[in-house]
This record gives sequence, structure tokens and C-alpha cells, in this order.
Amino acid sequence: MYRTHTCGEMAMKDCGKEVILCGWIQKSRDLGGMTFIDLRDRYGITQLVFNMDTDSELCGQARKLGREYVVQARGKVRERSNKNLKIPTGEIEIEVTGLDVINRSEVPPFTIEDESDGGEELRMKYRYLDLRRNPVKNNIILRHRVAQEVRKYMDSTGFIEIETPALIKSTPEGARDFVVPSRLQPGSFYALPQSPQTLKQLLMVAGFDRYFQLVKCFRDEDLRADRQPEFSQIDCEMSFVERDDVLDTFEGLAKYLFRKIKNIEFTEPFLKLPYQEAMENYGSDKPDLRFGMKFTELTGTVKGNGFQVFDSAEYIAGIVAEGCSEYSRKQLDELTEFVKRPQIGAKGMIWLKCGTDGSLKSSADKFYTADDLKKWAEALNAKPGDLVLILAGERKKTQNALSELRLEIGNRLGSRKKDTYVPLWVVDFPLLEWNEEEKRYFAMHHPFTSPKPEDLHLMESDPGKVRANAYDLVINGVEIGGGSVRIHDAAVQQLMFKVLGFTREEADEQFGFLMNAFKYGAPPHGGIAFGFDRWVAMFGGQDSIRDFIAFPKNNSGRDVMLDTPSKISDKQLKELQISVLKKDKE
RNA sequence: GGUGCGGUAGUUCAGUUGGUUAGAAUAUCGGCCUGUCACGCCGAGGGUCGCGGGUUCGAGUCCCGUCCGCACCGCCA
Repeated sequence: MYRTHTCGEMAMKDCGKEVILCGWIQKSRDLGGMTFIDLRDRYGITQLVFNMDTDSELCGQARKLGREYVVQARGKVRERSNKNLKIPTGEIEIEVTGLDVINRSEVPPFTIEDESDGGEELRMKYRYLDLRRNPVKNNIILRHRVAQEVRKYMDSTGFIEIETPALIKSTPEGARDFVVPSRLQPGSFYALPQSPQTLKQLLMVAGFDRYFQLVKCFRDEDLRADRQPEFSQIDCEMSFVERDDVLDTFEGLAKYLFRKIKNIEFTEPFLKLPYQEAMENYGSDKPDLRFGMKFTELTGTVKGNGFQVFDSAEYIAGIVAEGCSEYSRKQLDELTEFVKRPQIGAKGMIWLKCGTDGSLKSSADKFYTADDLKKWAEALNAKPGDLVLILAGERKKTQNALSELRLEIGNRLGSRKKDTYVPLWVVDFPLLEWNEEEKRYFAMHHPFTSPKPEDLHLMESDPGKVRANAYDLVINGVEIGGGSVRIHDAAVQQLMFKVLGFTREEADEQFGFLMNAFKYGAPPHGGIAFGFDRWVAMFGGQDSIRDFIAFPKNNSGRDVMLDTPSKISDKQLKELQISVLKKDKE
């Protein structure tokens, strides 16, 4: 028998027991006459004690153990004379009577501690060592717990988990596909799913009216802290439902998870915020509602005083930073630099300080009278002590820049607290998005998203105005999930393809399998997919999803531990009848 | 594709205006130490300053190129 107990479970109640433990050497403290060793496994740390007086040979053996050696220790549990109340097992220790080194370890390249000295790159290269550390280990355990709770909730509400294939068909719409060459049909390729979208719709046609799946998805696009080329979705679809049936069901899931994982109760229904309002009030389709600071549009209020910045602007809006009227020149310059960064792209920033003494002072003083400024403050509902920040320019860009500024001010004011969660549904997204490069409309969500029935008449006359039966779940400014009610009517689907500029042949070629299926009795259906990694990371209080994935890719899509992507042999290439283009070196 | 920051001991970092032998902490190794738990004390070893080129009497430091990492923009239906 290797072990009778784990390193995390023993307490005072176990005193006197003879136990066998296995684990890794976390740390040894050699005091000369006695040696203490912290033995670690997944469950915790237990202190082993060796004494020169009791057994000098064994104690000498213990002194030689290196970090991360795997050992088996036999001995008796006893109460410590000096207790360490900082760790769960700190009241007891093991008086060791027998010790075996099961495996030696080289000195690890970084310290296996909560606050490791290892940098990110090194930890990724030795991820199996990184995973021994509590912060990462606990993230992986949290991920498991969330997955189990998702399955419990979905099962209890009648959903069936069905696996869909990973080798499917490439479609040019949407993200870039990862492709897999076929050996049996050289020159042809599978694609890995960006999501099982069409397959789950086929499952609805098949009559599985409540489907879900925790599923790997693949998108060959550039990475971010919250974006990996392979990631996991909680993918869901339901039949015979309208939008609010879907929202209710998955608001239930969200509330259930918050209750089980974070012990947070949401008693009120989540806010349903139309896309249009989200953009007007927060300049974002995923607003962080942990704080207010809504936009006030000033386009009509401030134009016509000869101030070129405003007079030439399509859109002018401001936000109120409460209690910031004492911001220094330097702080204001910082904010101006912030919005002028190329990633944000504002040309500048106008401010208005509403002094606690009632005075008004603006960076555009020259062009406006005190009465004008008073009007601004009134329009913005700014109070003495507040600071107003105004951006002007082209509508979309300015909204986006002001949205970033709003978040920055939120950070500075400490309004974005990690332990506060404000979920909401953003609804009524536009169905279509104009693409300037290709001079055509693209589906904002995907081509199977149904238009709102009341907007259907605009499909051909004014497609940009059509709202979709689509929705996102947004929590604290993060898009956690999104979905839609789908088109189940062949005529509407044909119309959609037409607006997207697909010929009938192209539509058949790419989505014929789905269109065919819809000929055989498609139920009305809709669904949603949640970014599982993001949701877990949010529960774990972090922005990056990387440490919630056991073996993630780095910034450029590499797995530095496996050292891949990598070359394949000429034999493999030949078998697939693939040749690799030689890069011309200029 | 683009922007910003970074690459110096096993590791995390400092390194002034270009100037003699490139430092600290930590880890490692050795010695001392009987209640430690960030143990303590003493000592030792450890460097292709990412790589290539250039300027200079002299480059970790300045210039050019390149590779790698992180964050972001584009992109991600």
C-alpha cells in the first residue's frame, strides 16, 4: 500500500494513528538536531518531523531530501508543541519512523510556491510543475466544479448532453477555420468547429428539444489574454421556445452557478438592455454596470460657438467623474494621453471642472461663457466637486473612446470591484453589419439568426435597421455568452442569404445540409453558447483565462511545453499529397 | 498586419553620461544550529548581458536588423 491518508486531511482527531503518506518535498527546515519537512500533495501539506536523538540515521536521510523528491513516509500522528494556525493541518505533525525515496527530482527551474519566482514563459514551459502550485491547481479544480454544476443544472432541467463531431465542414463566414487534411481524399479538408452551431440546429430537427454540450471549439484568429485558439463552450439549444424562454432558462443557470460557486443570490431578474441603449449610454455592447457614469450626448448643446473641435464633430458626449474636480493638470494630461493612444484613437479631450465653490472651469473656456458652461453642467447633471470629460468626433469611434475612458475612470475610482457582479442581457442586436471592404452586409451573429418579426419588412429596403432576435449575457463588462432565436422558416432563410449576397448555389454549397434538413419539419428553436473558460476565470476573479486551462497556448498560439506547432515529416506530407510553399527570402 | 513594454546568474530584477573586476534578492551547494513553518547564522559556486551587424580607443548601455515573450488595436459570424 502506498498511502493510508492524504497530506490535507489529518487533524487533532487523528493523533496517535499510524499513517503512511506520499507526496512531494515542498520544503525542509534543518535545525541541526531536528529536521522538519513539508510534504505536499493535491490535498495539502503535512509536516514530517525527524529528530537526531530519536533516530540519527533516519534524520540524516531526511536532511538529504531535495525539493520535489517524491517520498513515502510512515509514522505516527501527534499534536505539535508549536502549532501553526495558518495551515489546516498546522495542529499536527508526523513523527516519522520510516522513509523511502520513491523518485528523485532535479532542482525545479522555479519555486513551487503560491508566489512563484518563475515568469510566465518559464511556467508555461514547465506547466506540469506550475500546476503543482496552489493558485493554478485551485483554478483547475474550480473549473471542474463549475463543469459539474453546469451538468447538474442542465440535466435537472431536462437537457441532454450530446457530442458532435470535431471533424466537420469549413465555412467561409465567421472566424478563420483550423483545417485538417484528409488522407483518404487527398486535396480535401475537414475543418474543426468554430462552434457546433449547425449541428445543434440539426439536433433540434431530430427532435432532441433540449440539448447541451461542454465542447471544445477552435478559431484560427489572433490571441488575447481572454482568447485561446481552442476554448470551451457551454453550447445549448432548445425547441419550441421564444426569446424569453431561452433567457429565463439560462438566467436560471447563471443564478444557479452564482449560488453554488460564489454563494451569491440574485433575486431580481437580470436587466434586459437593448443594444441601441447600451451604445448610447455606455458606448459598448458589453457595458460594465458595476458603476453608472452614463454618457450624456451634447451634440446639440455645445455646437455653434466657433470651437472647431465641437463644430466639426458628428457626435459629442461627456461623462461625469464624481468628486474629481480637484484633478491636477498632470492627471488630466494622463487621461488625455490615455484617450489619444493609437488603440483608442481620440484626438483630444475637453474637461470641465465643477468646483466645490460652484466655479466652472473648462479647457474650452475661450469659446464659451460661464452661462454656456453652466448649461453643460446642467445637461450632464454634474454637481459641485465633479469633473466632466468630453470627447468629440466621428460617432462610432468617439463612443468607443468614451467607453474606454469610462472604464478607466471606473478603475481610478475603484468602482470595478472584483467581488461585485452585475449581470445583464444585452438584447435586440442589429441583424446585419455593413462591411466597407467587401461592400456587403455580414451577419452580426451568424446567418441563422432570426430577425425580429416587426423588422422583417425592412430586410430588403433598409437591412442595416433590422434588429435580430439575438442576445448576449454580459457580466462586469465581459461577454460571457451569446445566442439567438434561429430562423426555422425556409423563406426567411432564403431572404437572409439573399441580403448577405449569397447566390442560391453558394448557399446550397455551404449550408445545403441544413437547408435540406429544414425541409423535413424544423421546429422553432433558439439557443445560446457560453464561453466556459471566461466564466470560470470570472468566478476565479481574473481577466486572463490562461491559468484556468491546464495546458494553454501562448500569445502567438504556441504550446511552448510541447513545442508545437511543428514541422511534419516529408512522408506525412506525401501521404496527404501536400507540399509546403518555400518562403522567398528577399 | 500594427502599437507599446520587455529579454542581464537556475529564477526575479537593478545596472547612472558609453569607462576598470556586471550587482542584489532568491534558489543551489558546503558548514553551524533541537520546535521550525518566509527558520536563523557563516561561507562558496554560478553570467554567450536573446542573436547578428554597426559606431567607438572602449558597448549590458548608442544605432540598424532579427528572434522571442507579454499587453493591446486590427481580427474574433
